[in-house]
Amino acid sequence: MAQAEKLREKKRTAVRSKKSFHHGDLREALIAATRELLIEHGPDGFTLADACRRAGVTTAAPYKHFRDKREILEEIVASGFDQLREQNARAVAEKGSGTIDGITAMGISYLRFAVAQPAIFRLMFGELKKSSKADGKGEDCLKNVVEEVAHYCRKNGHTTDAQQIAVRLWTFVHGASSLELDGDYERVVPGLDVDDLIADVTPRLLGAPSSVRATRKKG
Amino acid sequence: MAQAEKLREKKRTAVRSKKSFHHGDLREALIAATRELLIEHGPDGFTLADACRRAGVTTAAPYKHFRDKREILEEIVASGFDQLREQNARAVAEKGSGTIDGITAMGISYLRFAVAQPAIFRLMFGELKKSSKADGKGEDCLKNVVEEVAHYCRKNGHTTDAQQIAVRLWTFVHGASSLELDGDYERVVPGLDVDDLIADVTPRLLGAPSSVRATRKKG
DNA sequence: TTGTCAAGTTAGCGGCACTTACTTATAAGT
DNA sequence: ACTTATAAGTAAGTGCCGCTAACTTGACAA
Repeated sequence: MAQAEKLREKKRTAVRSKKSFHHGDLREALIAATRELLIEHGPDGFTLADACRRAGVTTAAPYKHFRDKREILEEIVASGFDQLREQNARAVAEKGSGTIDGITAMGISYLRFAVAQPAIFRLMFGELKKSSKADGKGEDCLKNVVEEVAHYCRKNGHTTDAQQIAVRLWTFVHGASSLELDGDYERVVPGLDVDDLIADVTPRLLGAPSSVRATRKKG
Repeated sequence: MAQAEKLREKKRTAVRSKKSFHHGDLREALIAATRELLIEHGPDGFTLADACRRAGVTTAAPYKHFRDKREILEEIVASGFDQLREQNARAVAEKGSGTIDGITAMGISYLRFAVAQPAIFRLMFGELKKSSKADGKGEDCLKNVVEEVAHYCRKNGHTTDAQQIAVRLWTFVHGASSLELDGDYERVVPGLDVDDLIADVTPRLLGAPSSVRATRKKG
């Protein structure tokens, strides 16, 4: 195991000749191909065999690097959580940490991620039993929200439990993302502006005074 | 087409002899078997071939009744919406129509449905392209919520748009159901009481005064 | 130079969704 | 009551999938 890791490292840093070794770094190539296919077709539209074709190897090759199909997906789920966390952090930093606008921006960022990469989003939160690695990364995402909310509470002298509020926000934003993603809003309430929905509800769940709420919308 | 419908009708109402015809009513038998399998295994764990085995026919038989696998699932999705709507209506009637408790009960009923039949819930709101039939039934579900909220608003002299509030409630409850269903709460905030979560947030999204909110919890 | 072993290959298994062509049993017409 | 048209089954087969086993190849180290 450790040897495999070492070897791979060497190959990656080595000069990548025009037609290197057997493949070069099939592991990463397969992950990349899988990610592409997940984005192009849905989470069920993807097949391991497709990824192999794209990487230019036979369908037996992946099993030198992954135990099964699931293990490739897990890798993508884990990096998905990283991406989501970073994207959220960027969004909140832009609008100001510890502010309602900042927290709202985090929610909209979550929505953006879901809509941009629906298949990966579904895998991240869906039925796929996640690895402990992905588990930790998912937890990190929520922790960031909790911290943001705590920051906001301290700044505004609120005494409410930040974790509780963070869970409320997560729940709402996740619901909005799921419904938008699956086209359920479109079917049932066409024309709904989901950004506005999140912007309207975030202050309510934060327990912000209505005066703040009233001015929020034209932010 | 219409002939087939007629014929089936006759068979259903006819005396069901001990070993009727080729199968009796394979159509319904397949739907039932599919539903069972969806409940036992996940939405992906189910195979058409499994359903055939359970119904005691060959794997080619279903194609006399359904165009493809999707068409069976659509049937289940449609009846799922019926079940959800009825269950919600029962819940709200029990706690009192037009009251916060009633609306909260609807939300918890939604959650119950999702947790009790996760695979069917995922199909209903998930990636499966729904038939126009299921579309209408999904819309009906939300309409009931809108009506309940409107009822509440009239009763309490609120002027807010009932549809807007209904969408907020739907979004939150759907998010809570999804996260609970997929085990995401358990991974990230273990021990969370989702019923309480819904009961806490519902009045907030209804725009209920905080005095009402304060007394709500021990309802 | 040569031996080792990771990382490819080929070939094949069982299972799936779905199709085609054939068979059977019933309901309808005379 | 006998025939007949046809709905509703079966058998057999296609191509694709995930995955395995047994082999070959080739980079690197002794």
